[in-house]
Amino acid sequence: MDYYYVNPINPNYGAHHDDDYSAMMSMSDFMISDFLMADDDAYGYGVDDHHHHNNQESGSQSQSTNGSSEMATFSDVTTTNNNGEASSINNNIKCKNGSKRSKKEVNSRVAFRTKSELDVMDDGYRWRKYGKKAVKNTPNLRNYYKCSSEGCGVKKRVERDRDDSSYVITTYEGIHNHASPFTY
DNA sequence: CGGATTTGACCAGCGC
DNA sequence: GCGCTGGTCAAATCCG
Repeated sequence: MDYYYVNPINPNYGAHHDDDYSAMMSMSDFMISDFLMADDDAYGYGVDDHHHHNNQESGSQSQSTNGSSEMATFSDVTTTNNNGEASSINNNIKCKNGSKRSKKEVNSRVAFRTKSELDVMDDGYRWRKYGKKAVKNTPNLRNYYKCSSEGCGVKKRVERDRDDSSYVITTYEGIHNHASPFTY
């Protein structure tokens, strides 16, 4: 699977509700689902990957996850500009299609790492929380959401970065089989 | 009242 | 096989 670490949204778009979506427009313009085209297997992240994030100073972090193969080629874009404009997202999203796809069939997963004070960010879809869990080696707990649209099994989980709690890692899994419930 | 959230229980995969 | 861990279920609860 691939991880795209992006830093798309500006952290203070969270004020909206109902109206003024203009703020998040920037994000929904490029539709998350656009990133969800990568396939390749799952796993490789969650499982107690002790020293991942070797160091995340600026720039790209090439997650050298332990055992797992040669994946982990996400081109993190947009390092750390707090008020990161979506504009910075652009390019370098490369899909490294894997050679092997293991057990779980087509799960595409995409992880966004975002600097935000909000735990949940509104990405235009309706999510229903179905669980939360404290993961090992992490002070923060992980939240599990499922797309509330019927027949759409897309899941996502949200957790804060281990050692920089100002970041939120949102991992999407699956592809929506429907459009965003909101009309832009 | 209806849908979303909460929260502990339950389940499956993996390592030992 | 056992226990740990991450992921999911579901009944109770919350909240509009």
